[in-house]
Amino acid sequence: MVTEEKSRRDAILAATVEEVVKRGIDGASIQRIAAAAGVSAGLVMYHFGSKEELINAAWVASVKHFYSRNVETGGGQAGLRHMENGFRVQFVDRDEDTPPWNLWLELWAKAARSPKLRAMHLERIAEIRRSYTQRLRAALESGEMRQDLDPELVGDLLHTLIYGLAVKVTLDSELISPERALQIGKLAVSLLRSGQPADDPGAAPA
Amino acid sequence: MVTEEKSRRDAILAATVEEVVKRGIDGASIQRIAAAAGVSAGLVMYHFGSKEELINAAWVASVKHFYSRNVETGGGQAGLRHMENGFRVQFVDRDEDTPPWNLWLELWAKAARSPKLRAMHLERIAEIRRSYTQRLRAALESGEMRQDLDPELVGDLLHTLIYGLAVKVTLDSELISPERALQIGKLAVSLLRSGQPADDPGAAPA
DNA sequence: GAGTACGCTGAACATGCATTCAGGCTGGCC
DNA sequence: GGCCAGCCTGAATGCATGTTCAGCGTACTC
Repeated sequence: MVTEEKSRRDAILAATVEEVVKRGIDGASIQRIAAAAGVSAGLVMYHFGSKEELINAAWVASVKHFYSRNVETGGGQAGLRHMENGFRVQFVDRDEDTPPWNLWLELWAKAARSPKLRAMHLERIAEIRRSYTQRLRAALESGEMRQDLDPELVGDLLHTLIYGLAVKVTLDSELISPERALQIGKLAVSLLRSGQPADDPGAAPA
Repeated sequence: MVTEEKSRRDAILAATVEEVVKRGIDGASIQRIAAAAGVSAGLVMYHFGSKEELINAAWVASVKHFYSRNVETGGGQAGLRHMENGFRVQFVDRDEDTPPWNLWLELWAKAARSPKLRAMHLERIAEIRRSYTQRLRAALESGEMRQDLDPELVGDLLHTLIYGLAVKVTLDSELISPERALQIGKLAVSLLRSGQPADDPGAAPA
């Protein structure tokens, strides 16, 4: 099930992601990954040296796709609408080749014990954080956002929400559907808006 | 390092948590857990039957302590102050025998692939959710909370935030300290308040 | 055409693992 | 005393895993 266009190296990376999604990092063996990629286990070691490096490389590969969506995609929207759209992109409009959230749960758990993974993760996060802050500062200056809010703190809040929703959508799916995740995200964004409070917040009967 | 007061069974559970925190679920071997608890590996199997059951049992044991804090502890506060206090209890006033957050990252990753763990988790979550909704409904009725908000949706938002902060505090600790986590939590709660907007929100220079 | 660097394989290796098992000890009960 | 049940051990078993390695083919260079 791996596209045969790319290099063997890329095929291995793709197979790694697939296998990790299916069985978890520790459950994904080199042998199975190799089999899924149609190569020998030796080749995997030849290219990546160790399983740890393989995982790191696979992380780098899948993270690019993910974060570029997270940061760049705004559907042409500006300001807070853009932030709302971020939630949509991440939770309801996920395209097929974006790895499912449980890959991230897996990576997070591992990163908590692997300094290298954690450092790579942190680097990305810092980048996203800047982008959030910047965008929210603009919303503040345009008057779209409440004037008494700190853009950086609000950015942390929104980004934290994405993390949390990732967990909830994966584990509490009976309670929190992707659509509900979006709804929660929109509620958070709406609370930031200045102006008439009865805009489009989460008003609904129990 | 395991208190010698309790039964061997409890000692094994405590050692399991310790070992999982240190090395992750897959890294924690029965043999090492047994050694840490001062018993034989055979006894672990005798009591729990399999490693999976051991993990499940350890989860149940540590979850009790955790969730009781989460749900009950309010420091005598009522309404939204209680919610704020929840963030404090979870992030800055964590007592020593509460397992660190990375245990949860571990459990979450595992639960995504273990129906049994996931079901146990979901049960707890549903309980917490009810408690949140109930408390927020009270805040709504007392007029403390904005009247246009849906308590259940707001509850989901706050609880999601706890999940997200758990990840951030564990992985992005250079960016998000426990104190900052509390600050984010307080910001979220403050946004729910009706009345004068310039109450105590996150206003600060960059 | 000899030499060589690279991509690649298949088999082998050592290790660590969860799990099993035959049996020992201990306390209570007839 | 004899019996039994429950707790517990140490050694053994079988298996899967990450990693190594000697060598094969191929393409490219002098």
